[in-house]
This record gives sequence, C-alpha cells and structure tokens, in this order.
Amino acid sequence: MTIKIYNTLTRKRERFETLEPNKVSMYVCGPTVYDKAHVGHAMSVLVFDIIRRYLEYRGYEVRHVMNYTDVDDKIIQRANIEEVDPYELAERYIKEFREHLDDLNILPATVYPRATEEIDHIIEMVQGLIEKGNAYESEGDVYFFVSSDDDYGKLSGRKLEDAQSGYRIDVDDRKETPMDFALWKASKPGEPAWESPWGLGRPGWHIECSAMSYHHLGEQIDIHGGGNDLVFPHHENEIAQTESLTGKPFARYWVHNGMMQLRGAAMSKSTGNLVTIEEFIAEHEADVLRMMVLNSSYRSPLKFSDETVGHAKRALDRLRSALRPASPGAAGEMPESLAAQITATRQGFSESMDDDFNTAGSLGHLFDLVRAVNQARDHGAAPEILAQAQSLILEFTGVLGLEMERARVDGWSGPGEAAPFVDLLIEVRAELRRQKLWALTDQIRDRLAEHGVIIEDGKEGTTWRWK
RNA sequence: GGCGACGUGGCCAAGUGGCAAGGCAGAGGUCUGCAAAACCUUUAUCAUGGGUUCGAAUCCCAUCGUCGCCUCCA
Repeated sequence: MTIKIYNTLTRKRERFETLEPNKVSMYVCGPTVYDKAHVGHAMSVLVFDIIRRYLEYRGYEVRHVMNYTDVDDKIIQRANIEEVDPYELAERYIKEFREHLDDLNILPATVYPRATEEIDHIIEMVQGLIEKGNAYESEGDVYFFVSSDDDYGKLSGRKLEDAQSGYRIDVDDRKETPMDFALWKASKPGEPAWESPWGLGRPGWHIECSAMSYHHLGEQIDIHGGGNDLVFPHHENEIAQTESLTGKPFARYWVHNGMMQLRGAAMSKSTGNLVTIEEFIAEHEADVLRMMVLNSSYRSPLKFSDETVGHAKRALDRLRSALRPASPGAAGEMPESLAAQITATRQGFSESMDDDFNTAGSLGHLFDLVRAVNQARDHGAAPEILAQAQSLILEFTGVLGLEMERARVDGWSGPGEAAPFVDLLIEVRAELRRQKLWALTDQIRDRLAEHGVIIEDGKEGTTWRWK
C-alpha cells in the first residue's frame, strides 16, 4: 500500500512519492512570535506531528524543519509598546512556544531556524532574484516582480487579472505593479536592521521561508505545510520566489490544515478570538487536544467549544478503558473475536492512515479493538491474553502521539507510592462488606474518590484505578 | 465582487458509485448491597431541487447555508 496525500497544488489526493527513497524533507511554517500562541497554532503543530510520526512509522526518515518568524512589523510594533528590544520579545515567545511543544508531546523538529539567523542566505536569494530579472530595487526596498512569473497564482487558483488594482491592495509608488511584494524592506531609524547591497534593512515575510527551506532542505522538498490561511499570499509567494530562482518545482506536496474555530470564526491573534495554549494546558491534559485533532479531518475546520473538548476527553477515557487490567484471577484463553479484531485493526489502522492521514477512520478501528478487549476481559481472559491486544493499542496510540498516561494526582509523585495504602483500605473495606456495613463501605469509596481513586467492585473482587 | 473548502443521526465525525464506521449523549437490559465501569440491544436514506447511471451520501448542474483567503494571521 502506498500513502496518499491531498495536494493543495492539484486539489487531488496523490500517491506519495519522495524525491529520495525512504527520505522525507518537510518544511512547516511556524508562528510569528509576537504574542502568546493559541490552540489553533497547536492544532497545526499537532497535525504535522501526527503526519511526521506516521511517516516515520512507515519507515521514512523525516527531516523536519519548522521556522520562527522573529522579525516583522508586528514584533517591532509590540516591542515598541512594551518598550523592550524586539529580539528579546521574540526570544521570550520562542521560549514559551518551545515549552508548549514539549507539553503537547510534539517530536522535536530537526532544525528550528529563525529569520534573524539566516540573513545572509536571505540576502543571497534576493540578490539571485534581482540578477535573474525577477526582482527590482526601489528606494532601498526590493520587490518581487510578479509579472515575471508565468504561473504565479497556481497554488491559490488566483489570476493576476482578478486582483483589481487598488482594491484592498495598497497602491504604492515604489512598486511597479500593485501585486508585487517586498523581499527586502528598508528600515526606519530604531528598527532592527542588517547591512545589505541595498542599504540597511530587513527581510520581507515570504522570502525568509524560501531561504530557510533552501538552506536547510535544498532546492526541492517533499512536503511544505502550514495552515490553510497561508495558501495566499504566503505560500504562493514562496513558490514564486523559489521556483523563479531554481527553475524547478519547489515542493512536491503542499499540505494545509484547516482552521480551529471558536464561536463560529477562526481563532486569530488580531481579533482576539482565541484560547491560548497556556490556558488549555492549565485545565486539560495535552492528549485531549490531540484527541480533538485526531477525531476530525486535518483539512476541515475544527470546532473548539466546551462541548467538543468534553467529547474528546471522554473519547480518551474510553480508549484508556481497554488498558485496564484483567479481572483478578482470570485465566481464560484468547477469544476468537479478539484474535480477529486484532488482525482487522492492524490492517484497518494503516489503511485509514495511508488515505491522506485519515486519523478519525483509524480511531474507529482502534475503538473496535477497545470493545473487543473489554469484551474479552468481561469473559475472563487472562492478563497475558489481554496484553497482546493492549500492546497493539499502545503501539498505535503511540504512532498518533497520544501519551495515554493517566493524569497524575496532586500530592503523589506516582500511583506506586499510594498503592499500599489504597490496598490496605480495600482490604479493610472487604471485611466491612462481609459484615454488610454499607454506610462505612460507601464512605471509604466516596472518600477515596475525592482523592482521585476509583473503586470498582467486581465479581472476583475489588479493583481500583486513578481517576 | 473574485478564488477555495465544506454542508452525513440530538452533538462530534468516517465514508468519494453497490446494503450509512466510530465516539459522546439518550432509552432499555446484564452485573452490583447500592453504585461505578464494562458488556448487550436500540436511534440516519446523507442541505434542497434537477440530471447522469442498472445503481449515488459519493459524479454533473442549480439553489440555499457555513467557513477560509483576497491585508498580518497556523
């Protein structure tokens, strides 16, 4: 089976064929670091983390680059308001973002380039574009000459003629045509600036990604990703720059995730319609957010609300229910139904994932296995029998990046520390049950629940677990 | 106005030509001292109207609606 990926460039699902066998180069656009990141950014990062994990599971060696845009108008503006150095401001939010990546269980990218550390490469690229006649200097600025690029607009399906001059696009005397975009901006006094052949200035937004991708991954890459709000103009312009310079197709597959929606609109820093990652993590496990992403299609909008968060949380609990131990003393054999389901899930999981990373479909197969495991447990299957299915569940949830660990309870460093005491209480309670002292029995159950310990009385005895 | 994506049960959601996955919630049941969990049973003709086809949620056209982009945005 081959993997199929939806390519924004062709608007089709295509067979995934890499430039080099068994190797994938993937560039994903990271955040502009001028403010706290929100769960929409987290969604994007999660989507590409899941894609990367699956590609690695399928045997590819993935070279993964995610950039930080650490110099631009917003950062400078914000830094002026806060009266701090723009570099420091960016540094602060990069540090914070890295902590979020860690909290969210994101595999570290191979490289995290920053625009300010790649100025030489950026200047080199701009110069190359000028030499090739695709860009021109004007009063210390350098612009990309859009008309010099025959197939400009191919990613977003836009035609140059459609863009009405002066309509929502500033008519700027320094530009030859209104659609031209800045590769290099002359700096104003007090702004961060670097020496260049065109005087002091700083890079435009789009060129940094082209330059960093070129530098770290080469002329051509396999996957270029980001949110679908980047399709135009950002990615369109990246294609124009890189392909004009190299004369070769830039990325083989353009992959875009849908937007996370809050109250019916996309989350957005500029409108303040957002929930920060910090806020989310303070209240929920990281797996909950990942589950939200997994249970939907990465290309579709994802609704964020108390209700959808709650759904994900319960779905996670359900997944975990399969990992509970066998009934005390159980010694039953492998039921036919479980054996069959293990095979079916193993196959179905990969088939779904191969189909444009259909994580919701894969979860469906996983839930089928959850039911079969719970069934087998109810019918008294032995621990080592359940373990066969449970290890498969852990294998696949691992591929999806779910940690599956139970939430830690405050005051205990781990379940092991409290275990002897809980066992003792259960022992005492068993005696109380024999004497039918129900009030005391229930009191122990209730009080333990307050401390996060769930007691369940089964046929073969009482089991307990952390909430 | 232009470009694009989408519209599946109470909610979330998979499914791109052949009897409509899965999760949550609801109802009934098994188990239990009660409970919880788990298990069993149960809930849809796929926005609307046309068309293509032996056959369509799946292809085509139109209409309505939602969202994104066209300006910085994952």
